[in-house]
Amino acid sequence: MNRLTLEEIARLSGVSRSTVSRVINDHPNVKPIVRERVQQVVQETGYQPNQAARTLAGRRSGFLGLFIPSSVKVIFDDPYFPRLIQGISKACNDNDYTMVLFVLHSPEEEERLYPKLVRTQLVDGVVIAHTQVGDRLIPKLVADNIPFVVIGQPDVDTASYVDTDNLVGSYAVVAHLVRRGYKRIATITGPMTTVSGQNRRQGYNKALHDRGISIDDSLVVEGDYTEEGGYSGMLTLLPANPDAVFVASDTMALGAMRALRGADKRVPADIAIVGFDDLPSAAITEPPLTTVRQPIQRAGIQAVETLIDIIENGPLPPRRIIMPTEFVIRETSERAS
Amino acid sequence: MNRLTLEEIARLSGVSRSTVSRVINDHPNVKPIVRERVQQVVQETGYQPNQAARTLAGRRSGFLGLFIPSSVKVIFDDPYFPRLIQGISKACNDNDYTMVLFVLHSPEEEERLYPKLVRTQLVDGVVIAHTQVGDRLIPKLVADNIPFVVIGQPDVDTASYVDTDNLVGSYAVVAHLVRRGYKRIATITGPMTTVSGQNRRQGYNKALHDRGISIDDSLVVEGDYTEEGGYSGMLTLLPANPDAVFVASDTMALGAMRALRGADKRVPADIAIVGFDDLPSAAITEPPLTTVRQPIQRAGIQAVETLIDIIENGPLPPRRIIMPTEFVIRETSERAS
DNA sequence: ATGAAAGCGCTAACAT
DNA sequence: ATGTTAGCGCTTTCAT
Repeated sequence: MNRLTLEEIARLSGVSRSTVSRVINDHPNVKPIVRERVQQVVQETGYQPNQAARTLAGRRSGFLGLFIPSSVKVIFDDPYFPRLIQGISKACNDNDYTMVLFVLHSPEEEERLYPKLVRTQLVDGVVIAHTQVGDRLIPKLVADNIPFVVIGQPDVDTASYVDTDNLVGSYAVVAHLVRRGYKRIATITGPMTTVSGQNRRQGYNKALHDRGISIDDSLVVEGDYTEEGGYSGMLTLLPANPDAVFVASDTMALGAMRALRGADKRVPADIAIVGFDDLPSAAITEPPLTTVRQPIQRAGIQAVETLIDIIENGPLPPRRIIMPTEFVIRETSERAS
Repeated sequence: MNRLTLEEIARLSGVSRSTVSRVINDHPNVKPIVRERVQQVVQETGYQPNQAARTLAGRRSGFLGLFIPSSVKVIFDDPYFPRLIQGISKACNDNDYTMVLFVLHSPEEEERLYPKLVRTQLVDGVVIAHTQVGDRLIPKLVADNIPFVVIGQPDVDTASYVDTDNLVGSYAVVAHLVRRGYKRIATITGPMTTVSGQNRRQGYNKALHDRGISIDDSLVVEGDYTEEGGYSGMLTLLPANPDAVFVASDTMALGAMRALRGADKRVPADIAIVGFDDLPSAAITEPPLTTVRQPIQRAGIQAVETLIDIIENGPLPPRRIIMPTEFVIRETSERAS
């Protein structure tokens, strides 16, 4: 184990502790020759400053928290999170921060761990993954004056966030379906307790509205972003006889397609399906799924960079970043016309 | 933000810093009445000890690292990691540790971040996710005297690890296929650079051998745990005319089934398929996939508990924990007989 | 059972 | 440009 201290390095390079500290922290006012000599010693010894001591003496810890509320559990079984985590970890690594992961498994745990997150002063800031509407977390963070960025638009408008362009993404889907001549375009929405669910629904509404098509309530059913939800949503929709369904997530689209197989409906001949997310599995469904790609990984990177900006330059004004989506046309939306 | 200190709490409760410290750390030798009074104050104020100061003064940091080597990237797109992380985070939360996540995106990054992990003394121990054969990481951890536990059996036998019972799991699959009367049982293995790949292959070999069936090399093809790998593996296998294939991961099984659809082979009528992992998607393939369930989440929990044991009681002897698997028979292995 | 006091290894203000 | 010094907030002997 490492037992080297600043003091030791100072002795070995024949300077004082402070000088070594300056070299390590890239402060000016060190003679180049001296700087080089110290760096030499650091190199040779493999010295690494003790993180706890730094944190205690300085102000920053070098830790960024990723906070995953318990309400997110639903989503945890799909590849969304690995990707988000990849983006976040990449950005942390590149910016010399270390990522602390708080996965909360229940509201009680959330309650219990929150003080640990905040009050022990162990993170410089935190990225919040997908809050529900009405989440009490964000106001708390504001009150505690912790720098934070939310992934996915929250329901408070003072918070900084990074979101994908759900509105435009879903609008494009429905516009395309209309253009392709589908007449009874249904949707299985995300949960209305999420802003993303609301926004994707709104894109659906707006696209129809802009084309003078009125919303038929029997063609709209609320889902929950799970495969099972997509399955039962499709079952609910079937009697209304849709000829196309915009499903607000790929995972649900998988469920919807399963329901369709059970009902002996062919995709896209009898009914078109479009998803949202572009999960890896979307490319390998039978037939391949038309969907909306969102740059999850880049959103993670963006969130970290934004957070660092806030940490270093203050929270005002709130940063609002919308990542563009990409409409990926495969086969489930393309019936022979 | 929190600016409460031990000193402050001491003042408020009319005792000394040391006494408060004792109360907080559950040390004996505090009069019950005093203890209660202090706890009262801590409650009311919402005081939380500063983590950095604790780490610096004491010996432990309360952080556990989860280290994900860059070689793991392949796996990161399937639901394996979310589950592992869920298990690990649960165990951390329950044992009052905080989880630090190191996701390495390249060997260079691995090299660069390793010292940060170890030398800054910021973690009390580390869980290593799935090393490749010949990984240099484990020897380094040993040399640096860092408590660690590996998920998945490593290729060094002095390390503590938690693994699923790959041998028994795959043995059960092949034994079942033989029992069901399949004659030309093939396998798409995992990468031979992983111990899990080797072990699953070995289970296949042993099951056939025990039944006096010799291995036909044209029925064995090496995969890489990706969907694409399963697809091309199946294509390679087809000319050898297997009537059943044990595919060493569900993700590859998905690819294999896709290849089969392309070749107009029916599952299981023409060819049986069995996977390994029991991912959520296994239950909703067409038809549902027979597979081997491994308790990933529990493995994560087990790993953390083992790590804590090592931290507190020393690394000797190496702990080796094998988690049982469960054979899940669905439809892809059950042709009408 | 409690308090006083000495660090833990670093940063940063201050002095030179 | 460099060194001296005073903490950061806690744990942990050592006294009492």
